[in-house]
Amino acid sequence: MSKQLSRDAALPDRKRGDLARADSLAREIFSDIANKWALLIVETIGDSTKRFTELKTEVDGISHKMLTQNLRLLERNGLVHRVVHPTVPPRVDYTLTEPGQALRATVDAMCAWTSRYLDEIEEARRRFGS
Amino acid sequence: MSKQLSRDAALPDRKRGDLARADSLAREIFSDIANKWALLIVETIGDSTKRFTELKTEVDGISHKMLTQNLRLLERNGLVHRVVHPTVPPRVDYTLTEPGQALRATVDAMCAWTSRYLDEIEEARRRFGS
DNA sequence: CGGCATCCGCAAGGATACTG
DNA sequence: CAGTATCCTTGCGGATGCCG
Repeated sequence: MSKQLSRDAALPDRKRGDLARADSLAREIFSDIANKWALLIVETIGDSTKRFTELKTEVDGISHKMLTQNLRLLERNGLVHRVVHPTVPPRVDYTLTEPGQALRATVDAMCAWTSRYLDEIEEARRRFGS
Repeated sequence: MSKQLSRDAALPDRKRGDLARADSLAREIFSDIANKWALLIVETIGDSTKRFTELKTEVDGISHKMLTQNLRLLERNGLVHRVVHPTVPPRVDYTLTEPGQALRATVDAMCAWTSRYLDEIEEARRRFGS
């Protein structure tokens, strides 16, 4: 299982063709995805359906603006599905698409990693000084 | 396998105690880690040993400053091990620690995800318009 | 070579207010 | 309730230069 992101499957084996040197689209996607808020939102939606306000309160510390912005980003990349109910007051539901769910699995792994190494990291910081 | 980041194992089950509401240390770590450059660096070091300059050229687009900065960050959290050789010219080697390797596994998963869904994402973007 | 400090522009992102 | 627009501040992050 290669960690390469290149789409050119014909290339036998780049010298160092991993993520850092991947083609521009992959890099762009990675940059979109690998940010705190996007990952937290994906994680928070999980396998449920969330309204805008729910997300706003559950992803704590996120601003109205950042939430909308990142939701648009995720929607644009096909990670979340956005359903607008023509009611009044309006209601918008967000769910993860299949790609979104797949990404969520990897985010879960990162979360698990964080829990697992919390103490060691704390220790490392202590030793490091600051 | 809980995705909770809370360190208080005594709490039976938070209503929505996932990452978004985790305690401040976990959040801080996640914020440190979940950024483009840190993840790319971890991925690039991989299971090898890299010098500063190698990283500088292989993590393309990264500036001198961002590289040092993120390396310090990773070092501080005990993810990379930094070895300074008292030679002239100086030589500094970076390797991943065990926690670092563990994180790398999850980053690999994210990379795999990106490759896997590249086309679908491209398609989604097309449909989205912009 | 690798690190640190300094300067500085620009864009990220918070606060606020207004629409459907 | 959800989204958009506007303003305004902050600090990210690039460029440069100097040390060990």
